Amino acid sequence: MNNTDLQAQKTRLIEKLGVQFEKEHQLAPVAARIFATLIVTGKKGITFEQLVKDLNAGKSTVSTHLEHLQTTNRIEYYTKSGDRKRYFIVKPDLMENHIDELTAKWEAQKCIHKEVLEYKQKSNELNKENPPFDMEFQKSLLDFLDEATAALNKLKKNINNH
Amino acid sequence: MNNTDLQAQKTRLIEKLGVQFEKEHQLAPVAARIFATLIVTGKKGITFEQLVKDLNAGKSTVSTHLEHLQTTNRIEYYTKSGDRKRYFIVKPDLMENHIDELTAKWEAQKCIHKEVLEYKQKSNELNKENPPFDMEFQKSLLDFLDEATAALNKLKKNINNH
DNA sequence: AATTTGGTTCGGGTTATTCGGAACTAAATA
DNA sequence: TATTTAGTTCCGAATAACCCGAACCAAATT
Repeated sequence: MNNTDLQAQKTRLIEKLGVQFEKEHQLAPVAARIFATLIVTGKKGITFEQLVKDLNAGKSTVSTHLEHLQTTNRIEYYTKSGDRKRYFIVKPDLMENHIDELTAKWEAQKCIHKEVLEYKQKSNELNKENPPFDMEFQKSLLDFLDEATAALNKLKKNINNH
Repeated sequence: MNNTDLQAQKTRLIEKLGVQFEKEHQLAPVAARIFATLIVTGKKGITFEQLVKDLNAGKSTVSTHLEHLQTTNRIEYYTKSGDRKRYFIVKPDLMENHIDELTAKWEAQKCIHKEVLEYKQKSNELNKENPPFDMEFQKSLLDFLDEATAALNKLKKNINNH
């Protein structure tokens, strides 16, 4: 195992992570590769121009996607004094943000499936002659989401105490 | 609250669920609306032609998306004897499938972040002169995914025992 | 003051998605 | 046998997403 192998593995990992991020976070291919690169690169960060070179992408492309990744709270940058370049890194609180987003998403789901439940109940009351709606799906989904968010909150507390 | 209101609420719910499904399951707009319709319609199901009418969509569009939703294991249909129409419903085991997919996704994530960890460790060993990689992110992510999958498995057992 | 550095903004070309019409098919019905 | 029903398949058109080059800009350097 030498440095060439290591470099190859890095490229492979970025690609693999990239594919995952495209779907998971709905990112454009290059945006996902940028994010993946920051993940693998770690705290020392990586510059704009290095990203352009590494990913064989246009400056405008990288610029746009870096902007987007920042506004969506996934990355940030620091600078070194006497060095105009920006060093991009994943946000230190990325994990917490990620968990928060997950719970938020689940809360939203709970909310709308509660509405579905209400709709079905009202519908059953209003049209007693029709065969009644089944509500098992909504109920078990709501149960699941309740417990899942609870479990997630517990995990979050554990992480914060570290 | 009369039947017109109820109908309006149904349409609203389908639209709201649809938007959610587009992102959550990466479905085309009409595909997401179809799936949403099946969710609100419940066990009695809904026919092909009714979907075409309700969603103001082309037959080919609905046909293609129904096909896709079936092959991705989200919906199925039943028939009534003496009635050629298919009645489409969400798969009864949709919840379980959903949980399984979630755990599978998380397992895949664990897998790749383990690789990232390996990469960083090897890199540190091989290039001792360089500043070492930080691995907190990968480690806490792996911890999180471990606990999250464990929590999910517990939930799944609970659901199965119902 | 001119040039280099480190980007950003804009417009357009390419590719991929999405949808629907038209023609088709297989089964049931008249 | 002809027609209707319940769809499917095969394009093409419209739209959207994605990326890039070229031009631009502001700050630092020469």
